[in-house]
Amino acid sequence: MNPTFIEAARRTQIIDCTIACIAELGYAQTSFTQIAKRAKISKGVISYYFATKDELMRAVVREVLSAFTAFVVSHIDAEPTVSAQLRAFIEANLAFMDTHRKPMIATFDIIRSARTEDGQTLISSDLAETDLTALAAHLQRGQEQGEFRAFNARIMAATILALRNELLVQLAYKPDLDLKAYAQEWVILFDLATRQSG
Amino acid sequence: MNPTFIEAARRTQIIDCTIACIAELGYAQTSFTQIAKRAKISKGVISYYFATKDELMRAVVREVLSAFTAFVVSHIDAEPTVSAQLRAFIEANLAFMDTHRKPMIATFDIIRSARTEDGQTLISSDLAETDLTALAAHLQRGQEQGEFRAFNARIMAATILALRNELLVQLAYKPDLDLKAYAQEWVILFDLATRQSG
DNA sequence: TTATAATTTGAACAACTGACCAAAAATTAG
DNA sequence: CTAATTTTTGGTCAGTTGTTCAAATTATAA
Repeated sequence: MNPTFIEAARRTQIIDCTIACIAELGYAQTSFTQIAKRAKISKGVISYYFATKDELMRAVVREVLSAFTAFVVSHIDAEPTVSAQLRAFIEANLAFMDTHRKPMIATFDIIRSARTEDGQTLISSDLAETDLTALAAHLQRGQEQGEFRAFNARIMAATILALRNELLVQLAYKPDLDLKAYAQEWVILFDLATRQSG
Repeated sequence: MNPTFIEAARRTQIIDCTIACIAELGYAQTSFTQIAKRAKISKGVISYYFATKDELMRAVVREVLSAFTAFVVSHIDAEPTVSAQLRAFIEANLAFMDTHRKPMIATFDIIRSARTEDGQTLISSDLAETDLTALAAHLQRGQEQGEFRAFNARIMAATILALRNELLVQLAYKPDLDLKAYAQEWVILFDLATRQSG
């Protein structure tokens, strides 16, 4: 059976309020009580549509990340050279973060903070590992094609992703951060840091 | 009156167990019950030596950060040129992190996660702001002396500190991270990214 | 309309938190 | 030794958490 109209509306409402809560209060301070108050519903409703808190958080991550990766991938695929793709990766990441601040802040806070009751991270770290491996492979291709100098591709990839992640953390408590300025600087920075000099 | 021998011993014991707990379970999962179990004492003892949980956390941060900054500053001051100081800053940061993994993981987790009951960060963000301003001023001096190219000094400083912070997050769940390899790559990376080309 | 199903409420639940405290125990001082 | 002080225990307290549930309400269908 397809989800009811009410069910679809409630699920998106709850997800939106969860995002707002996490972006403003942080994951640790975000409870069903807080979300319900914001959505002006009884907190029983949340449990009615999401079996557990973990499932709600997974739904948030799934929704935001699918749009995010689609955006970034489309921008990378439009570029011809590997160095242009690196530039596009940085710019696309920060552009999406700029226009989807709260969803991105919330999503990466969930990924970082949420734990199952046995202490494991709620969102599998395979996801980050996949991103890391893919970006490292990209960089390595640039090295083989002579566009990039000889660096440790895996560490360089981890460095780029780490910066992206940390920027989201700072964005949470520095709302007036100029992401466009960061994008400009980082594009130059990683061009200088990766390109083949001779 | 000076603190008793017992008091001094208990305080360091409790601080050490708190560090171990946070480094292994994360700040969110660290409770008085957990710390007390690890120290094999009643949890009332913790409250006896630390008025509040916040005070305990502040004590941890104070202890670790004083040693950390002393280490880094001494290494910077030993270098003659600004570019050598930048290199020393990166190397000293990662070297201390490498030899003091758990205390550093715990400290930065507290700084990032701990909140007072009104939602403010427990550790004043002035501290990070001071570091940021100081590093930016250093970089700017390098620009004025012609060692560095023209970049946004504040963003470059924030970038370096962000990388340092994010590495500590990753260290928490990737115990076999090769910090020496990161130090090598980052020294080269930021040399290429900052130096005056002509 | 009536009957059926979907939705919402608000209270209760067990588990946990940090803080608090009186009594017991251990240590130190005279 | 005794007396005073410090330290520790173990329990209680009020508060919060996610989850469950019967009852009330609302929507849907026949």
